[in-house]
Amino acid sequence: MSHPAGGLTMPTMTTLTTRGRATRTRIVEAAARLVHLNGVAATTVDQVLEEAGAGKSQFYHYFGTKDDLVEAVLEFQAAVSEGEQTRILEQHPGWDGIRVWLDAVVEGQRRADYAGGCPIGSMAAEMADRDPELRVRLGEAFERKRAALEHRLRELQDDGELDGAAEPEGLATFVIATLQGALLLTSTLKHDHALAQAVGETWRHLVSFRR
Amino acid sequence: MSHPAGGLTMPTMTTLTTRGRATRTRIVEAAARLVHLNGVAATTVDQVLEEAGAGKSQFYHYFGTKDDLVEAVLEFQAAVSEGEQTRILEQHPGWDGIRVWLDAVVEGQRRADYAGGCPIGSMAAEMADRDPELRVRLGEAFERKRAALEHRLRELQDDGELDGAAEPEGLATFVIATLQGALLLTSTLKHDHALAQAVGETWRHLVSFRR
DNA sequence: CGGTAATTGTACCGGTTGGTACAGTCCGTA
DNA sequence: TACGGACTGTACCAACCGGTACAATTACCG
Repeated sequence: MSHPAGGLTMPTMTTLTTRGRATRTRIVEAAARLVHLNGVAATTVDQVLEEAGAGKSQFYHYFGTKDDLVEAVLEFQAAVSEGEQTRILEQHPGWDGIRVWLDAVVEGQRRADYAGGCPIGSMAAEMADRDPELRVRLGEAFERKRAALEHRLRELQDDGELDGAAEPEGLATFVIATLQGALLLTSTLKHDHALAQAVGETWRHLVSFRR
Repeated sequence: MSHPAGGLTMPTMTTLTTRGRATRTRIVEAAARLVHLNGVAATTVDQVLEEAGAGKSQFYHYFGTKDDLVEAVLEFQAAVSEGEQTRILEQHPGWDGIRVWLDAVVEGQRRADYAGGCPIGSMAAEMADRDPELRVRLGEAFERKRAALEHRLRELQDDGELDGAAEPEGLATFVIATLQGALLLTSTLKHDHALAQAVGETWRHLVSFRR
């Protein structure tokens, strides 16, 4: 009984030393890179281990199965993505925060050479119908990003900068959806024409409610 | 040398009998179903063969490799998707065609129990960064659907029903992107709330240019 | 220092998967 | 009715992949 059953990601119950946590993090980050680039199924545990400079035993010491790793990767990517969104929205109040955030998404994709699309979106496309537990987590990740945007829209509405007839919830969903689709198109077409056009129209729609 | 190299999908050079074509079609359709539901990597050749009621030898008689099958599946799904879009746009002239088409997409997803998302979109998400040749085909499939929509928008513009300031190309890209993203969100969240909201806002944006 | 637990290295295994070999059968045609 | 090529059935294989066994080694703590 080397792996006690029942834990979520596994040895959160056993004390994690500094070195241990570092190794675990290295594995998750390496996996995140590979999964983003190649997808879940096409990323093998051995690839991750080589990229992370770790051995098999380390891996199964920190994770119960490959699925657990995938879940950790999702949590990692969600944290990164939400962190960036939150940072930008805090740094830029009002309408400006939304504009800067949209531009950052476009610019980020350009810097990544249009590879992989949205880390969360690509995982969702591949795994939503395959792993029910992960599907829920993916939904929550989307929802948190959507909610952050909705929150900003409500602030704008409260301040009288967004038309009262506008629906922050629906608008936020709409923006997230458009972004996901535009990211997919761009990573398929390998140029940012589609992304720029879609984001442009999205912004146009949003500001049509500006007061 | 059982499989002459150089051909695209393979025995288009060799004469295809009625029975042969039927078998090939059965394989492609079975694969299309499985790939849509489970993705490319998670669909095995053996699964396809069992679903199609065919043997290994049939498969490698009609396809060189699994990749060739995937390409055939894409072509099949693209034909289905474009066929439906064309049919609807022809049956419903003017703005109505766009509205009916959008509704059909939403309704189609509902009937499919929010499984798989867009057949082309899910393949794009999984394969765009993995198979360069397929990536090009996927891009072309997107482009054809986008172009059909752009065409309708230009007609509307020529007829004075769409504002001259509107940009049909960008609007069409925007609609395709939003649809793709909304389909992804919906198949992740397993209810059509997001899809309905996103499509609703998209329609609202479109008709804001109606004259 | 000594022991206990966290951590790591290495070798291995069983199942799955894409692909092949090859013998045989169907079927249009002359 | 003979023949060639399209078509199909069965058995097999090498590679890969997720996961395991187990021994060795570090490092914290009393």
